[in-house]
Amino acid sequence: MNNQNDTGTPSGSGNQDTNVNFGDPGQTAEPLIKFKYPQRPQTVPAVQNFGGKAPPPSKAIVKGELEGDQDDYVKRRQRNNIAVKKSREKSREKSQITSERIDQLKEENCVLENKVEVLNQELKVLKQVFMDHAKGFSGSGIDLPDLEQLEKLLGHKLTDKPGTSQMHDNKTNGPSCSGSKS
Amino acid sequence: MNNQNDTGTPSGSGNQDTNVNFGDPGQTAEPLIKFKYPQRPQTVPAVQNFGGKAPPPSKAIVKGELEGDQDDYVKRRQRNNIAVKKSREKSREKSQITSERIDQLKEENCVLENKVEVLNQELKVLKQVFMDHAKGFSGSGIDLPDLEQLEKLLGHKLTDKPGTSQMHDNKTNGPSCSGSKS
DNA sequence: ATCAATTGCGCAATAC
DNA sequence: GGTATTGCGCAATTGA
Repeated sequence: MNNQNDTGTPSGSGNQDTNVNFGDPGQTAEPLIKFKYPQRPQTVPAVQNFGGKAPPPSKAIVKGELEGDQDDYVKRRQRNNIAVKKSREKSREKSQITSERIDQLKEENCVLENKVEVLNQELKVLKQVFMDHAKGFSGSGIDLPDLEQLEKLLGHKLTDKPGTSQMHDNKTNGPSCSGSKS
Repeated sequence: MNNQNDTGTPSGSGNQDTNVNFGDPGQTAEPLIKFKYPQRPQTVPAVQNFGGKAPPPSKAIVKGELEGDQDDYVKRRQRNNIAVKKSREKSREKSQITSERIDQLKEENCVLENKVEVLNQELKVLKQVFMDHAKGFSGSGIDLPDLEQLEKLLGHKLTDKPGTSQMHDNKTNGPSCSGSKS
């Protein structure tokens, strides 16, 4: 139950010494306070068995580093710590970039929405004018703008909303997007 | 990606991992520990990071828990561990959502780009027809469609690219976006 | 077979 | 006062 066992017990003064503290030699002049950040008593981990017991066979670490080459182990840890730090920094950066990407996409979206709106307006105006004049030409002896052909080209009736035979519904498209023209 | 828990392991009992985790409901009745290392040698002190900031006085741990109320301390650690887990899960979730949000925005963008393209095409056609006929009407005795007025409405010359007096440059707008009409 | 990169985890500090 | 977040090192895994 007392998972902690002595070595891990927080009451150890200074730093525990099983470790080497190579990361910063000549430091730790700390009198009483044990960890500011020093290190971990590791309360939970709870491996309470080690009363000098050999850990379960695992990889190569046990035999290699812990028993023999501690130095190797330490070096390995050192390198891994660096790697971890690096990896996390990278992760944080990625996160940041992702966040910016979202803003960027939102902005692009906004611009495009505005563009669509403008184009719709222009189209509307143009069509209206077109229709008006087409009406006027009717019976004037002059070739009518071939409405049918035009409509074929457009893919929809001139009186329809433009787009892809689907409406854009600008009305409801209100303020989903702030200013940002082109 | 990798990892142990992917398979939906409830993280409860003793499969995976190194630690016993007393804080878990469902408790690990597993007497089995897979730790290679008796303890954490805690290789690196890690202090000295952060620009050599002088460590502020410790909190209550030193006086309160570490020396006396170990029980309190353990409970606190238990709760914190749970909180940490929760927080990280939340973080992962958020990340996931963010990722999905990006895809969503990309898709929206794609749709809008296509829309713009279609509208530009329509506009182009319409204007062309318009211009052609305007030419034909010239000298026909019939009222010309009032180009000037129209252009005023549009905000640009009929021969210009539409949009906001800025071109859209469809040509270079190639395949930045796959299919996804509307 | 080796070593960097990732990832879950607990600790401790700190933000809230 | 507590929970929530965050940086850190450890150990296991994955991946090149």
